[in-house]
Amino acid sequence: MANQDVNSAYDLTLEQAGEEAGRLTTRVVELRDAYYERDEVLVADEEYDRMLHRLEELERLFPELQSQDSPTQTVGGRAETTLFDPVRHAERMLSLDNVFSREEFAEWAAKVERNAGRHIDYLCELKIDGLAINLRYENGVLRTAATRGDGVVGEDVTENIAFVKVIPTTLAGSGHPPIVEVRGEVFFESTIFEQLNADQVAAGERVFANARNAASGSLRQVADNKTPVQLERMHKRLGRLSMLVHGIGAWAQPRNGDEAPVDSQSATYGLLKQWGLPTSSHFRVVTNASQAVEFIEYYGAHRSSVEHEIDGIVIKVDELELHDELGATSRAPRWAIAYKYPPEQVNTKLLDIVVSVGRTGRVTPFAVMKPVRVAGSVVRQATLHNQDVVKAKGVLIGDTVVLRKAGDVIPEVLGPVVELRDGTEREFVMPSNCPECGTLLAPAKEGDVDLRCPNARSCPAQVRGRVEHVGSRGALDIEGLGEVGASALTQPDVPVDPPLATEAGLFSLTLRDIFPITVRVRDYETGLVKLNPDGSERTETPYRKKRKTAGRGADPAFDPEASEFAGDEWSVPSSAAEKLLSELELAKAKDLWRILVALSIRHVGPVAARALAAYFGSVEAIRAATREELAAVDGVGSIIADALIDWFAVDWHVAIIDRWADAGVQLSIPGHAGPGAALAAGGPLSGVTIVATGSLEGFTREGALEAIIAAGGKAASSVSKKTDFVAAGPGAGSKLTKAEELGLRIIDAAQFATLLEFGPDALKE
DNA sequence: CACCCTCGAGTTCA
DNA sequence: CTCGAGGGTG
Repeated sequence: MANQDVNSAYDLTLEQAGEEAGRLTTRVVELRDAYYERDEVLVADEEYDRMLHRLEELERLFPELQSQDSPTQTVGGRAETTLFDPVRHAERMLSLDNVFSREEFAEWAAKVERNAGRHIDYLCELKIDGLAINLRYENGVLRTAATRGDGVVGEDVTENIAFVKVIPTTLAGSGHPPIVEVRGEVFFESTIFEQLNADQVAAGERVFANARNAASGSLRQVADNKTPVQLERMHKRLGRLSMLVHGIGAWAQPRNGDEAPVDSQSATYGLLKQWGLPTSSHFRVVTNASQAVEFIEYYGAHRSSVEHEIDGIVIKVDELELHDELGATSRAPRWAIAYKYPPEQVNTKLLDIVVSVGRTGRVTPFAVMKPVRVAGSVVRQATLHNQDVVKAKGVLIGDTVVLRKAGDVIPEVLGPVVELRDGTEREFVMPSNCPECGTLLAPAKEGDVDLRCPNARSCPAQVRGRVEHVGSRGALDIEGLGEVGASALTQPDVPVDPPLATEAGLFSLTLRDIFPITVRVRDYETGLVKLNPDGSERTETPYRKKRKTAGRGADPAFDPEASEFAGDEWSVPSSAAEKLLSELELAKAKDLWRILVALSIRHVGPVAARALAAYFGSVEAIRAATREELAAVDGVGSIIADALIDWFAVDWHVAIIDRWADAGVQLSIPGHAGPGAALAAGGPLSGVTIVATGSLEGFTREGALEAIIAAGGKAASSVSKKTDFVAAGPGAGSKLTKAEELGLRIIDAAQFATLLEFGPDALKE
């Protein structure tokens, strides 16, 4: 990897180099000890490697800096002070060269094929993110198990390996060579790893950062100084480790002897399997490089469906004869390559910490980073929650930070890389005033960590947020009123008449109001307004689509004033504006609970709103209710009751309702007999709680929930022991896992449909 | 006083 | 989808 600052090494004086090497040594040792002894990951792997390479570089240029105990002379662990005996591998345990793209892989394959001079079959397999182990069997009996170490000498972990259930202590069958060394990877399966961490929590012990560290940590435990209870736990943990073998390191007899037992890598696996060793089922022999790429892409997309962590794909030349012909470099064989998937943890620059204001006025700091690819997508922002979290993470603006995707989705800043600071970093200071409207920020109540902007009525960010919320799926589900629409309609300089100063005017909008709206085009990355070539600001008219030539040849500029949108030739072309208006029109007649959600009343989400709507039947009835009457509703307590009373006491809130009513929004359930009217009881699912997860054939996500409620059941959002059924389809995730743990009744889409129609009795065996 | 649950927020992708 | 915070319920 070309690294600019490596060049500068040539200009260093010995003294400077010595200083830098000293700093790096301290830090690398610190990180290494943290990693190997406490299984803590403080920096991304790339960063650690970078530091180590730099140190090597310095030592090469200034040999006097080299010392016996430099981290460059040992690979991980504490080579001198280790509690495990050193073991010399019969044949060097090489590592693999890496490629990071299809192009690099194609180059590698082309080179190998050129050198081989004949057709090549490749064996593709998963690269397990675990711990490389060498098993030595003598006369079919496991003699030693050792870590890779520096490739030549590893650590003897035979005692611990003996507890790993999947590793045979004697090989099955007969006719094995007197001495054979088998290489493989030791790891925890993902589900086991999760259980393990849960157990750690239960036992009040530290959790492992990832499955590889857990495996490494488990194998490196020592029995000394342990109580019998601890010892039992240790053995139990070792027993849950998995191993998959992927090759033979050394035979007692030369492979080119009279009876070569196998002639291909894939046949080797068959042999290993016969011997009773665990081999992976996820491998394939392909006849050309492009099929290997298909394998790479397949597992890139299905990475999470494999039972263990993988960090790439290993592609090997299948024919063993060719292994000898192609040979190896000092580090790695030429007949195999590792295709590395994009790392889940990367470093990037923290450019700034800025705050955003949500629809409730809550002020949230988030990290603005130099865009990087993490786990398959480009990330430029990550939330930092609040100022306490910023402080706890210890990040400064300008820091290089470690970034990952929590749960493979949500970007999360782990912390700073302290040694890359150059002194120009500065601390984040929480602003005292709202970044959008300048109002002094204050906690909602004494002792709250979160600050809020109290200017709910006219803070642009809050108005924008609320308008967007009205259109959101959980509320009135208005197409065309998303983030872009909401900000276009509410930007202060929009010539909407009357201006959409709050959500009150939303349903009174006319074509005339929104057609002329122009918004400035901002650069997604910088947030700056883009400019036209002539220096003017670039604008867009989101509610006017390019007018197609209608009827006549010419396409005169559209002029709403002149045309009145009516004449045949001037009839308004299908536009985003029309779409929005028709969607707004539709929304006016949607269920009352949706209207309630759309009002952004604290603590009133879909569940509370449904309960309130069903009980009271109209906004007016809710407004007229006393605190006690409100709290009498199932699912509504004193806090929500207070929130409602407080909300209706604000005159501009009431104005929203009035204006919506004027515009034709339906604020009551037609035919509802009034507060407390007997609820439509019964239904096949009354008293039944169901959680729907994954994609259920024949239902949309929303549709499934609606159907449960329509049948009189309760649609819960999370799985608990009170859940009666979990309807799970393909793609179900943690909820299904939890349901299995709790031993709940899990049903498929067909059973779900039966349940909806006939109730739980229909599913009884 | 425990759970158990809902709310709210951020983020990204098909 | 996931997490933390905080409300509701038994």
